Amino acid sequence: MTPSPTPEPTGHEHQVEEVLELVRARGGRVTTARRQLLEALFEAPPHATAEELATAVQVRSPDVHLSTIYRNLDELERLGVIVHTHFGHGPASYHLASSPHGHLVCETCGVTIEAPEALFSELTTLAKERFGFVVDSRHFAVVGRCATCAAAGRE
Amino acid sequence: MTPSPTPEPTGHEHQVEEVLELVRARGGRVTTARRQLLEALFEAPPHATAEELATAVQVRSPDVHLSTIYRNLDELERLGVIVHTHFGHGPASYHLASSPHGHLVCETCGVTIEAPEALFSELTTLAKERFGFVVDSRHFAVVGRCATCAAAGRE
DNA sequence: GTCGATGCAAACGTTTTGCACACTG
DNA sequence: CAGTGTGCAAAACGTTTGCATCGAC
Repeated sequence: MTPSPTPEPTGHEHQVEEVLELVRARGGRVTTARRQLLEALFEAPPHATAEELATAVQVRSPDVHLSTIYRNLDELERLGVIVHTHFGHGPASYHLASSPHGHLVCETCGVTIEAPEALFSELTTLAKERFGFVVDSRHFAVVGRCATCAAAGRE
Repeated sequence: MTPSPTPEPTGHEHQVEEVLELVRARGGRVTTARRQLLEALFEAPPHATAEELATAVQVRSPDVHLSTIYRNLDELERLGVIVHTHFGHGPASYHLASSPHGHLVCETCGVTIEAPEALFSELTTLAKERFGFVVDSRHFAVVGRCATCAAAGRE
């Protein structure tokens, strides 16, 4: 495990470089922290928190600071690469903007289910028709009780 | 303006007393702070924040502390009297549990629209059918862009 | 060399908690 | 008088910011 600044292949180099190209085009610079955060985002499970991403990055680059993660997450969100969502309480979750979908979050056990667009189509249509409101289906969570907790009658 | 513990009539005494009955039944005690918070909840616009409710209560009882408000809001939520929602960032909003409805929150200007149940019926049904997930329609916010901001093309 | 990005520490806004005292029932 | 509720101060939590330095281009 060499401490080289160029990390081992992870199978996402291509996508990472594509985003870095965007960053460069904006006058941004390609730094180690930025590249590694991107890799963490592609590797990590969806819905990673800033803290989790920081930990993942720090495995290879222990000096990358949490505030750098936040700053880069902001930047990537401005570029439209990622999106963040607030699930009930606790920290926000970040995930890639591709494959838009909403989330069903269990208030009791905290599990989150990725909900296909289809679930929201009616809501999206009605909100537009009745209120002129454009729903951002990638950026919200529907709260309730998952099958397990509902069955157990847990509060 | 007498500093009497019994406040002036507000037109909600009946509902307030009803809830206080619940509190008593649970072994809880009826305090000034508790009664006044309840009145604030019935009088206030829906979606009041803890801070706003504290301010409202403090008009009559300046010594009621914000932490007392939070503790009582928790209690009332446990009793099922109120519900809270997180609209994007910022503080949570509290409102009475009666008249269930979701919210459309504009990411750009922050305006919140009360959405009738009807908008969510399809979502509720599908979530139940496909995932066994019971949506809590009183406790969530759908994020997006309101008509005005969408038209203005504001980000 | 320029200017954007970083590490660090410190501030921020919201909410929670520990404690001694006050009040309800 | 028992035990719940309160005021207060301080901590906790996730996130943002100011600043001096570092590093990409």
